[in-house]
Amino acid sequence: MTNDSESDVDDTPVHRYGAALARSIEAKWQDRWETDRTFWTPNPAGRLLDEPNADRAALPKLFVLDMFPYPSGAGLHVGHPLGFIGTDVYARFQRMNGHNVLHAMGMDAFGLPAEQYAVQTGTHPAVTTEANITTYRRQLRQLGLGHDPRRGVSTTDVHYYRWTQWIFLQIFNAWYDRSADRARHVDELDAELGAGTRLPDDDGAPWAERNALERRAYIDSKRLAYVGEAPVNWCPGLGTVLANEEVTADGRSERGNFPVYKRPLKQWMMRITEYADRLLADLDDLDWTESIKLMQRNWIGRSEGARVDFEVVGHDQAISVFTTRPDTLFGATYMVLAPEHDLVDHIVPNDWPDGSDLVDVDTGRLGNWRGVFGAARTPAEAVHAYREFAAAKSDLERTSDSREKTGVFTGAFAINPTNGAVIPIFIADYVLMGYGTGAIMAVPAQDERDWEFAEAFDLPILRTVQPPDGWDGKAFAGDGPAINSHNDAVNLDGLGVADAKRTIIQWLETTGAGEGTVNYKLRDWLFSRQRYWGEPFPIVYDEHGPRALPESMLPVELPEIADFAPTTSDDPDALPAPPLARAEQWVDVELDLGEGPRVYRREVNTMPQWAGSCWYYLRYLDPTNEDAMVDRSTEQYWSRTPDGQLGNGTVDLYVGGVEHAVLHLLYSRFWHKVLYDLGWVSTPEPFQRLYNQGYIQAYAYTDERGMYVEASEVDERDSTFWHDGVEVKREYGKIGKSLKNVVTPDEMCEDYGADTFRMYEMFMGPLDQSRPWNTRDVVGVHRFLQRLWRNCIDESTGAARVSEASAPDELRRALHKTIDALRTDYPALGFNTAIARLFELNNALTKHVEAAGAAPREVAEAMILMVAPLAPHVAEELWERMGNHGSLAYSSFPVADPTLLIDDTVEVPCQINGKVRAKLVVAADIDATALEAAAKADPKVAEHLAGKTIVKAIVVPGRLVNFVIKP
RNA sequence: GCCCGAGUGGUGGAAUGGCAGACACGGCGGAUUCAAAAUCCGCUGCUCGAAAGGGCGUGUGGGUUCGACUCCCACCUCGGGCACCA
Repeated sequence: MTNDSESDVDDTPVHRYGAALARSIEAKWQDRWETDRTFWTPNPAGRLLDEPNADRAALPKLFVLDMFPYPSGAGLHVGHPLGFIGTDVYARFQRMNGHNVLHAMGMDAFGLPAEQYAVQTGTHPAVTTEANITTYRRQLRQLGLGHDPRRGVSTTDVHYYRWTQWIFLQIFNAWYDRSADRARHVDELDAELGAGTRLPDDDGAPWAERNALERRAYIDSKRLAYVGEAPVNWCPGLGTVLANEEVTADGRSERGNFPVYKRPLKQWMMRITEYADRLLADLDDLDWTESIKLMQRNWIGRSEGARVDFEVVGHDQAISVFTTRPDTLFGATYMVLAPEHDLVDHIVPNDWPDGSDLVDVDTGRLGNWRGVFGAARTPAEAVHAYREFAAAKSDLERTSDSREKTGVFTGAFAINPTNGAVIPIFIADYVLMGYGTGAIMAVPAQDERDWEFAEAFDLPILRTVQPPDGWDGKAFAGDGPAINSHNDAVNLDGLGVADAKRTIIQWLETTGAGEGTVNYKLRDWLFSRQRYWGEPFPIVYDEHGPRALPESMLPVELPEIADFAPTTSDDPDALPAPPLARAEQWVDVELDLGEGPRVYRREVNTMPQWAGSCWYYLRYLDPTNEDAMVDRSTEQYWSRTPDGQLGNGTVDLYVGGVEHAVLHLLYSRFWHKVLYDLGWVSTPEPFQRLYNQGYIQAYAYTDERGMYVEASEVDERDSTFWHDGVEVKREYGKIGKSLKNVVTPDEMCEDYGADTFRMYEMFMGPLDQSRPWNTRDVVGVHRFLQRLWRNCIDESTGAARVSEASAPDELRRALHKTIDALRTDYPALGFNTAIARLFELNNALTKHVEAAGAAPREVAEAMILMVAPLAPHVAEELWERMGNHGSLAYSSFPVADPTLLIDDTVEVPCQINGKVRAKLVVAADIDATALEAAAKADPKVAEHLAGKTIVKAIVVPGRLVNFVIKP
């Protein structure tokens, strides 16, 4: 439809607040903030102590942080900036509330997509990354976020990753002193070993008798960053190995959904397990949601129990198991090792045992034990066949195979230390090598899995906990008195589970058959990736192993190479091939590491994307420091609480998505604790208050073929949806190209302005909840800003229209109640209700302006200051037009007059039997007696009470009256 | 399977023991307009009633209480996390 009539008259007032005016105001103030350095946040000393805000360093600090974004090629959609706007509103409020607020935004710019794009197009990842960062910065700038532009570091910047490498060196050069329960420099370990004040704990020769290589191997084995050969998650589809945290429950890569295989490979590991206890315990002092704490607790997976050693018949090596139920030890009727357990090959006998003295040959039990694999002539063959069977199963099959128990008898036997019972040893894939010792004692009577296995293999079941009456007969894992659990030295019978555990652990420790222990699910962090676009390790190899480069040789810059692609494959047996290995000129390097110039080979793996994001918040504090990761006194300033004490966590408020619950947040806490132990930072935790913003999703529409149609072209008619004359079905999902439902901040800024967009995102609902985007609703907040503008500005002249007359009492009271509400809502991030309060006040102000012709200055100015955190551009403009000079960014937030918060009269509901029948207007300070009398005097109430008996009268002054009556 | 979280009008949501549905969208009616709306005003939970007024109502069923969206128990549905973790 075109409208080409020449006679069209646009009678919209010239100075009405619409999209065009909003855009011009926003551009003006964004430029002004930039040239005036409005959001340059001063450090107390040293670098970044600049005018114009230098004196603010004397104020209490507040460190507000967003999880920094990965700048993807697609740019931002409306879902991305939700948290960024939230922190900006909070930061702007706190600036007006007397804090020196640090708020900045960097870029987490290493990562796979740029590398994959590079592979497809031949563009260098650095070029792609820079272009994407430019787009992101432009998109973020137009939102009017009050970031300090000097602090927005990029992880790909060599001035940044030089310090990522430096931190790696700190970790590499540290070991965990369990007696002191903290990390220390390995030089101290070396010194103590040399002085004999500490003894090596590896059963090797005395320290003095070891040669230099042996000593080096020992020290290397203690480092917090080490090269380990362990079964790792190898993802040939991505051409790289992955951390446990990056693999989904069904055995696929979180990114790309490729199959992942366990393969023993030599890789860099970080000894995060040494911090398991502290990572767990220190959660208690953090202001995080319980659900995130719970996810971390579950991931760390601490469980208390015991290690028990079982002698193997005919061998001198014992099998150690971990159990959380040592109280059931008497009921252990067989053992199971993980198929890949080291001891399996040692204990497997040459031939199947002669079963005559061990089992009842008539029942054929030994045959059952052998299972389907036992047809093999020898145990070794059976074990081999089973291992092949188990290894061929992917993790997905292993979990989806309805958990049917499979396994094979090894032909070997162990001895139950409590009663000397000779029990068979199996291998089965329901025992995992990666947890505990990779071996279990099986107690079918009290463990469901063991019960299932025992049934399948016809193994004996001995109850050692009395199940309750009426128990249906399967494994009983609950509490109850111990039975069948005594020998000459210890008697558990009759004890409850907890007491029985305590007693048996004591016995185990006395006899040396075991000890109480704690076990964790958490594994060491696999830290190397076979990728190009990541931080190179500051490591070279000599013929004996890894050597750290000295700090003076940092940074180790990424070399230029022709082909960035990781070598990907469908073949699970393909080997990792790091792209950096192709940089032959770079790999072999002549260095003097103290023994004269020699040729070394560089580490060709790179660090995972998590490395750069582990510590970026620290670099925000001192981004230009070339001498240190962060200056100590600067770090301490930003770590102090308002009362001057060093805080528990450096960042006061951290906002980001819940998807980082165990990945980034665990790794980052770990690095921070290492840096804390080594004296580089002064708080034990990085993030004091964590807030998880929800997600914005959007409707998507499919036609009759199930194809997505462009969501912006769909019309709604009476709850049905139409695209191009065809009815379509509405769905709901992630914003993205594939669902054809992308809405960008750029469109919103174009159509309504950034202030409207910001405010709409904050008004949609509580910040921590997910909700659907609905462009139709945006107009509501736009109208609000338009009315606010009209209340302050003459739409025909553009001049301010305020009166110096004082506001009427009712309006003034409404103002102060709003101030009071906002001072509660803003710190609590309750922006949706804050906005509702502002709407109400503005509606009241509008009524007044309609009647009186102008807004009283006291109301208008307070209103502008209160709106400023949410809609800063229009607030600045109004503030200026009202005759104020300079930015309002640091103006004081209005303070409510407490005397105006209390009304003279209040409306009190009066209920009869819990139903509201009347509303009484009474003096606010009326007492109960008078209130009850007033209620009875109300004609409506009197009518209901007439002829009835009042059984009870509940009178709550100022709240309500309730009469309980009967006929 | 286990562990968390959430279910309120047509829609987003408000109210954390005391008037359910603030605020906003949409809808309806009116003003303005040749016509419009990113303008202004009014109404808008469902239901019975001409009205006055009444009844019902926060996933379902029970309970505690003078009073429950709110607290307790059981269940249903949806979302998230973990998943043979000994």
